[in-house]
Amino acid sequence: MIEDSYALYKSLEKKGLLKNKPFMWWPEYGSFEVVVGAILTQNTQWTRVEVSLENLRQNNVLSLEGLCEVPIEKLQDLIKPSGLFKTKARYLQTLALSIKEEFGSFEKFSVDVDRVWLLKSKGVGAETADSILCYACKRNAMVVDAYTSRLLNALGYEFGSYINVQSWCIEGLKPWFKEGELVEIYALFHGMIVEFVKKNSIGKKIDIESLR
DNA sequence: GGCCAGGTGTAAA
DNA sequence: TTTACACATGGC
Repeated sequence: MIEDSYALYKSLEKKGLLKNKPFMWWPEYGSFEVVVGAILTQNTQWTRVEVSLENLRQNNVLSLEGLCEVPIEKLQDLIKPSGLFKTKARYLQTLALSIKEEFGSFEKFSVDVDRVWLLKSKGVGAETADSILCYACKRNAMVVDAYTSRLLNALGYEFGSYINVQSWCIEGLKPWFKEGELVEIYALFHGMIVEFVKKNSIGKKIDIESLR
């Protein structure tokens, strides 16, 4: 029975879902590349993002400096594989330029940035902000996404908003871990949820039998 | 051929 | 404060 997020966490943990996955689940955890991926993955499948990231890498644009300097038309072209390319090109360059201006480097950014600052940037909503905080900046942040809502719905929960889903996830885990441990717990929890849903979906339905 | 994917901003009720 | 709609490619 899944009575809270801790029960879900422990249940997912037994399944070895993150075996053969990158450290902390998101590829290149703790790097600027994660910031780029977080924008590119909006309403798009990750396999499409990988193509774009490779394009950017090949053209030396997968860095703070590179993104600041690349002509916008070229940037659009390189990220075309992940869709919404005009919009995302604008979001990416705007974000890169403000990171450069406000923090100087990705390293400073990752230490000093906060959620409020991120949310002021166009194209960075709640999920993207938390993804950047959690997987790029190694901060204490629980990411909630379409997979999370779908899984919780399948388990019988109904949440109206992002913040409600997120609160449920956080509140159930908090009592069981030390503050410092939560950085990794949240990162892994979200990763396991995504992998579980991918693996156990049949069309729109999720088979939750194995969680009981 | 239509639907959807690791959302977000904007305009209108 | 909610709800609809545009943004866009590629896989199924």
